[in-house]
Amino acid sequence: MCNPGMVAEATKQRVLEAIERLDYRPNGVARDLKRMRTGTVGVIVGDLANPFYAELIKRIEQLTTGAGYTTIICAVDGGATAERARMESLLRQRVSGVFMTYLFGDGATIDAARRAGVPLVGVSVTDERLDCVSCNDGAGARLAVDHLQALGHSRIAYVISGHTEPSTNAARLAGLNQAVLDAGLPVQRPISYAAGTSETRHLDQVLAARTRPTAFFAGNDVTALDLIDRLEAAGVRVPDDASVIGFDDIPVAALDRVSLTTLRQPIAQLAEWGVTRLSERIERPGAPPAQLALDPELIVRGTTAAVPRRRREPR
Amino acid sequence: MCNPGMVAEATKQRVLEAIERLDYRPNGVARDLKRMRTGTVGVIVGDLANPFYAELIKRIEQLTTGAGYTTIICAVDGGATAERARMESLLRQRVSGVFMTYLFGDGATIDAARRAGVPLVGVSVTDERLDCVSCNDGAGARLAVDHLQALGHSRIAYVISGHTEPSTNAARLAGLNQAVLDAGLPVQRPISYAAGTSETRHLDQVLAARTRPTAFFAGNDVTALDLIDRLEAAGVRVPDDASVIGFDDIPVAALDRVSLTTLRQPIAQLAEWGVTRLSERIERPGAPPAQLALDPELIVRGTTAAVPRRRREPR
DNA sequence: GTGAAAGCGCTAACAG
DNA sequence: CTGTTAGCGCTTTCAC
Repeated sequence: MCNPGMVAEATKQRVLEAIERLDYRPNGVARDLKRMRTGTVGVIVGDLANPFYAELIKRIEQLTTGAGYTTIICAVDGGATAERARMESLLRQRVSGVFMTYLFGDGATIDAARRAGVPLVGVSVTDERLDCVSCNDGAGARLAVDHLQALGHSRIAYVISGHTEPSTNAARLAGLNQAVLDAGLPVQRPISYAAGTSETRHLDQVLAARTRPTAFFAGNDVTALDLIDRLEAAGVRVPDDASVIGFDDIPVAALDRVSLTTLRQPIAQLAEWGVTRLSERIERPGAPPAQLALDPELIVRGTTAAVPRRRREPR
Repeated sequence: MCNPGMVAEATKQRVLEAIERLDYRPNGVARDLKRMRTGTVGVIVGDLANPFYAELIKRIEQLTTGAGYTTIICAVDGGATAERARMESLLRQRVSGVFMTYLFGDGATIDAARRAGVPLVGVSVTDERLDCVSCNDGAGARLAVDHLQALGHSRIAYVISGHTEPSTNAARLAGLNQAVLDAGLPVQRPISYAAGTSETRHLDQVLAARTRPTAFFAGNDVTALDLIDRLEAAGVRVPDDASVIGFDDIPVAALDRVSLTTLRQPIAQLAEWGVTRLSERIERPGAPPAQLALDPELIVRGTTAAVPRRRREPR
């Protein structure tokens, strides 16, 4: 009335004072209900204790927070049932979108979200049905095989331990087989055992074989580190008697005492692309899913070396 | 009517079928608004990339999920301003409670939550104003000093690098000083440097001193691991020339190649007590805050050893 | 016992 | 341009 386009200064002060005095805070729940959309996104993660995922989640949280979203974390190491249940609860909370960093084969979870019209973005996973950014596992395997072959290795085995994201695991195993084949080397049987247990029968059998692998390509760094411990406990020195190469480049890999040769994932870009893409999909949904694969970088450290003479492949 | 206390079977089926067909899902936002409380709790964390916190958050998330809550993660490595802002957003979302695993000195954040009537539980932090579970840092320091003294060490310095939770850092430093004093040993100047940088001037100065410390008590395992790398890069072998002891017992500490002597935190109990306490406080608020300190366990591995002869303290 | 109605706190549309 | 109002989807109370 007196000031066009604004309230009287005194009134403004009185309102502000009342806000202060009553400790008023807008109710986000009411706001979300009215607007029929929330500023909340979910993140489904397999194992937060794996430093690669911890770092990835950290970055995703940072970026989504920066974009004004609130982040709900859901750990699903319980399996497919847990995954489905957690998605259901996210959907009931009317999240605006979900990041999937872990995918079970079963598509029920993905379908549920799609039917609900909630955009999904896979980060570090691969699936045709959703937008995904991941590392080019095939390219990583090729780098690894080239490096190992140059060092004289010919028997390179894939190793996986316990809970690893299935689509990633499959892609890395397939990538290694392909790379080994392309290099003209013999494909080895993959080795798998449960991490955190003392069950190593399979590994022991492999090591006892006369023509055992001289190099191991682990499904990820956590597995590689565990493998090295078991190898050395079994009297196989790394890299003198066998080479080991990991995947991810988690921070401990760079420690002098660990010095793990590995494939570095472009984790910052993974998170960035994922968050950008989810924001886009939230703003205008319905575009066909797109996949993006980022190349890893080979970081040569101290767990790979030339094949020991006595084990060099006989011609 | 026909079935007392229940609807006709046919009707039930029709309803269920309609739910299925329409893909109906109860709206949690509307529910929360009506009930004037949410099933959501916040977790404030400093650095998710520190494996100790990753594991702690993982456990907290597991337990709160099991108790039927939804977990919002807030990372605050940005500092006190970020902490305050994230708490504000949690409060606007009307969370039922908040776990604090990182506390800045400034009490503004705590005050805001208290005025809003939102229960706070500190996990792995210590503050008089809220319910807290943490590790008994003083007891840990004593175990460390006893162990080191038995190995002949007399100059034991505290080392901290970068972003460590302030209240924990303070408690461990104070604990070490007290334990050193009680053991009749000379108190050393604490060493601090920024992790992740190559800035080691302070550390280099310390190492150059004629009566340099023979043992280092690191504020946490991440710091200890970083310190060992720097020490060995400077030509100081661990444990031959200097002993290092960490705090937390993160998984990598147990690797044979790392073999870090450290104080293991009872991480499962920390999470359990925290979640139990927050549930209690949510159900009946207003009880006076209580503190609980759990004893750590000394895990002797390979980074501590007897003082080298030539450096043994002259009598 | 079942069914209708009020209202949580906000936003957006609309009337004045 | 300002002020009022309807209504988001649920729960809970109250009348039948």
